[in-house]
Amino acid sequence: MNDLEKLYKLIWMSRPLMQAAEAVVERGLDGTGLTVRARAVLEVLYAKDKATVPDIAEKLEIKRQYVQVMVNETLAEGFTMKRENPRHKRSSIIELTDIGRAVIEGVIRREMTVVSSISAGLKATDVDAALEVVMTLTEKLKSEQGSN
Amino acid sequence: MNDLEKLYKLIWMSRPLMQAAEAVVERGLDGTGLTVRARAVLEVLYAKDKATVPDIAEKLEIKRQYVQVMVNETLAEGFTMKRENPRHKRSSIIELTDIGRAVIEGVIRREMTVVSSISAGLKATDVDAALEVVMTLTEKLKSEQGSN
DNA sequence: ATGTTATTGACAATGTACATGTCAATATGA
DNA sequence: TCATATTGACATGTACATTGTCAATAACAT
Repeated sequence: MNDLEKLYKLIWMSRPLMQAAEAVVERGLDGTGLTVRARAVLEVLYAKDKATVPDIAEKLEIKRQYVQVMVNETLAEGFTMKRENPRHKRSSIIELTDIGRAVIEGVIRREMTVVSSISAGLKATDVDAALEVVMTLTEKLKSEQGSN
Repeated sequence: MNDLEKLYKLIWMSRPLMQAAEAVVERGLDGTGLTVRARAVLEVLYAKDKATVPDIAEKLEIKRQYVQVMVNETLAEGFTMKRENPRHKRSSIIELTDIGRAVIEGVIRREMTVVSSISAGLKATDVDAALEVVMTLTEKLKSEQGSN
């Protein structure tokens, strides 16, 4: 297998990797009352502290209409709450409730445990290289798309 | 960012990478009459030369019922043909027609061109490491799932 | 301030890419 | 030869979205 074929294969491996990863995530959500999509919203809010629906959509790179649905779910379940937005009366700021924060922290902590057990046998320098390559690759593929 | 966080990030990068890759693939399919799912079938047949529907399903790791639909599409479009299976009267062997072979070869060739242009600036050793890590990761995540 | 354009929430319709369940025909193996 | 498995066909279900539209409100240029 030459260099180009390896790169080609690496790109195609992204799908099985993603599927395996999401299956594990899904299992980790059992008992939390979270769906995968709700988890994604909470994770963004956990990282950014607060955000409007359009902010979250941009971060997740999906349409705001769909994020709205997800956010409404988390609001209904008490994982998030609205706060008045001084910059826009209709577009309220969404933030985690204490419960939501505890839940997403727990989920991430458990995921980290899995990652930790998986990291055994992987060289840190290789992971470094892999992350670099994957990030570069993603960017280049995205720009490849926009360009032509 | 520590080692574990890098690994965590690498795993989550699989989704954007996959989406970017599939977007590029989809663009490369313009004018071929192929859908992404038909492309997947042809690719398997291109690699394995011939296969039954359940074979393809196993390779693609999706359910045979869905593969059946995809294969029927490619049959209808003349990209594949049935051949009698000496080992099973109901389950015929599927193989590429000349047209199907030409089409998938063209698609793969063009994809390779894109990959080639993207490979500039990536070190072969890094790509090697990335492929290794990603394959290992995928396996481990899959077994993580089955185990518990 | 006023008209114009953009943003946001809400909702409906649609699409994609699958999984699941079932049936009848046919194979396979004890 | 009887029980079990495999396969094709089809119907239905589901998760994760996109697209379009409307009304309310905001932001901005004139």
